[in-house]
Parts: sequence; structure tokens; C-alpha cells
Amino acid sequence: MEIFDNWVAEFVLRRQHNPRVLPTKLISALQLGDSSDCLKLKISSVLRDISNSLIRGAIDEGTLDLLEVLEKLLLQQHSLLMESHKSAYCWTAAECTLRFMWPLIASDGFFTEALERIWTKRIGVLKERGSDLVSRDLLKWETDLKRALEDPELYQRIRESNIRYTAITFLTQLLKEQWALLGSSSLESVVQRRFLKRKADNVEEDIVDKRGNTNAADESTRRLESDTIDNANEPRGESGDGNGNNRENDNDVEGVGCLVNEKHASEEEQTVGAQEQEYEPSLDKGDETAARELKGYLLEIQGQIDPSTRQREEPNNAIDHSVNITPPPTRMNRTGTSGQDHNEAPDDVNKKGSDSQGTWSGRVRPRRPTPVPLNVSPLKKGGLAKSHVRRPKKFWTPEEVEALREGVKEYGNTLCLVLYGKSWKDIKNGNPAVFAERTEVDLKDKWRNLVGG
DNA sequence: TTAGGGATAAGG
DNA sequence: CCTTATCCCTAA
Repeated sequence: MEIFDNWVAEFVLRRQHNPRVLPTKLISALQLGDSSDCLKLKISSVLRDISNSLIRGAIDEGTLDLLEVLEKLLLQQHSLLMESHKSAYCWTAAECTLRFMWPLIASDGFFTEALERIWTKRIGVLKERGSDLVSRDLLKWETDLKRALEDPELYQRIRESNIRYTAITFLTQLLKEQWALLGSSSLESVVQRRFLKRKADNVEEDIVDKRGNTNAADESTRRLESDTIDNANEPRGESGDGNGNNRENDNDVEGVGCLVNEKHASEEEQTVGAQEQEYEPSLDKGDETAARELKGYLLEIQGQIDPSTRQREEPNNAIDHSVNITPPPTRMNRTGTSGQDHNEAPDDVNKKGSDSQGTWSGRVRPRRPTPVPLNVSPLKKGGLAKSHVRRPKKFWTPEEVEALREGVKEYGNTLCLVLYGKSWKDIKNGNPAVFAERTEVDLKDKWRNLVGG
């Protein structure tokens, strides 16, 4: 049963929306060994925690804790620290500090306290143990923030900047990368493998009518069946293929199939490109029986986890400038699709029936609304359907202009606008505090009108 | 990513 | 109108 526990926990942790599951609780409920599988499980749980807090829109010092824990786990796993991880940490730390910059002037105690608590103590500890989380950006922020204590103007500028958005971006990226690194969950692997096997069998019977598709599946099957699976970093060639097939045809192992389907439907992004990877605890023999038993087990668990009630919260508006301790109710500037309209009726507590979906009998699962993208940005066009909302015009402050001049002086030729091997983005990153609200394109544009072209 | 053209808004 | 400063879009 231990393997089951493992698998199920893993599976549950990786599902997109399960706010009711507290990863840490779940993990501690199981007695885990110390194998590398368990390490991965723990990593999954931390990722899930981060993800949940992101969904709730909560970026706080708890997030910092999580990022630190994640770093340690990755260290145990001998993984390298990703850039996104460092950046996420750095900007989250900044965001946490920004929270306490709501008074107009720095003299207030909160800011100094926050500085002390976060930057001196917490990050001091990191420095002591030589953590890689201490990046250049982080140090830069540290000096900037501490300088802001005496420099009211700098304080103002930081105070008004939108750090939250950047933090969210990096956190999201980090999650995406880490999930991808983890690869398929064991359950998915089994299902996929069984599917491919079956598919391959079928193919032998009617060889004719299919095209590249079959080849792909066939190939993967052979690869899988050869069972010397160490393709940790397999090229992601036809991943889309396998995925799509899987989604449509997988009907056996209903419980599992169902869940996996749903997962793919809602979580596509996170698993895309990852499903080639496989790691399998210890199944060789009898995964058929295992799968069958799992089906029952899963359904049971599924019931307990509460599939039907779901509360979705809009990630706290990424547009907020002055970070809101108490979010003001009036926030304009929601871009079209994202939804202050998706509000499900606030969490009705009846887990049993009475729902329109009624008691889903294990076959038909209730449909959920398509997931809302995590963040919305006024600064970048990314995640959403094009907002026709222009970001408000904001005149360049002399400081920004000065910083831009410095940047260009450092990296490039002032006259010809040739940046030696560096980009506008590098200039922006060279001064994240000042340029927090400018995109690299903004820098470019500003420079254009500065030199009068 | 960047360069460059366009759109938008504010001021003359 | 025209100019200026910003922001946005897109081809390369």
C-alpha cells in the first residue's frame, strides 16, 4: 500500500485545482522514506503550496519560506538552481518589503522592521550558508531598499512601483519549469504506458490507415517497452502527439483515465513537454492489477477530496501599484476576459449531491470552467487576450532618465545606439528598482526620443 | 529583441 | 492642425 500512497499523493499534488488539499498535511500523513521518489514528492508538495498561494494572490513571507525549502530540496537532489528561482526569490522578497511601505515616508517603524526581518535576518542566514539564492539582483535590491531609508525620493519611487507583477511572473515561470522537470506522475506513466501498449496492439491489426501519428505512438511504445527508461531529458519532439491521443482514446481504467483526462485538459501547460519523461518507482510486473486496484482506491479518495465544490479566487490584481494591505474594492482596469465574473457561488459546503451535477457516479465528472490565467499584466502583453486597455501614460522621471543614460553609457555607444552585446533588457535588469514599471521597449522608445530621432 | 511606424493624448 | 511624449504592434 505504501506505493499506492505515494502514487496517489503524488497525483493529487499535481492536480491543478485542489485548494482543499494541504500538501504539507498530506505529506506528513504519509510516512515517507528517503528515496528520491519521496524527494520528488516533497518537491511536488512545495510546488503545490506555492501554486496555491499564487492562486490566492498571496505573495508573502510564507512564499519566501517555500522558496527556501524548495532550494534545500533541490540541493538534496543535486539539482542546479534555476535563474527563475533566484529571480522569484528576489522579487518576492522585494514585494514582501513593499507591503510595509504604505506610509508616505520611510520613518515609520514598519518599513524598518521589514528591512530588518527580511533583508538583514532572513537573507543574512542565506548568505551565511552560501545559498545560491543570493543573486546579484538580490544584493542590488538590498542596497536600494536600505538606501531608500534615507532617500525619500527613492523610497517614493520604489513605493509606487509594481513589483508584484514581476514577482508573479517569475514565480509562475519557476513553477512551470519545476513541474516540467518532475515529468509525468507515476499514475500517468502507467496509464500512458498501457495506452500505448494497447494502441500498438491495435495498430498491428489494421496497419493501413494511419499516418505519422501511429509512427510516433509506435515508436514511443517501443521505447517504453524496452523498459530501460532513463530518458530524463528526452527531446520533446512529438510530445503533443502522445498527449492528444491519450486524451481522446483512453477509456480503460476509468477512474484513472478520467482523472488524467481532466488533468490534461486543465493543466496542459504545466505538463506539456514533460510527458516524455518517466520515472517509475517499482512497477514492472502486474501493473495491470495495480491499475485495477488503484481505480477503486482512487475513486474513494476522490470522494474525500471533494471534487465538486470549488472556489476560485481571482489572483490579486497584479495591477495594484501601492500594495494593498487592505485591497481597495475599486479596481478598474480589469482586462476583458479575466474574470471578476467567474465568481462561483461562494463555496457551498454541501459535498453531497444536490448539485446540478448531482452525485457524479464515478463516470461523469462535472465540468469546470476553463482555468483563469494566473496573472494579468499591464506591462506585458502575455497571458491574456489582448487587452485593448492601454496602460496609463506615465512621464519619465528625471531619475529614470538618468538611470537610462547610465545604462546606455555602461553598455553601449551613446551616439550610434549600438549596445555592445547587451540589450535594453539588460539595462532594465541592471536597475530593476528604477525600471520596475518600464519594459525594455519603453527604454528603447525613450532613448529614441531622447536622442531626438 | 529590436527598429520603426502608428495610435493616443495633451498642449500649443 | 502640429508637436511631443508615451505606449503599442509587428516585421525581420
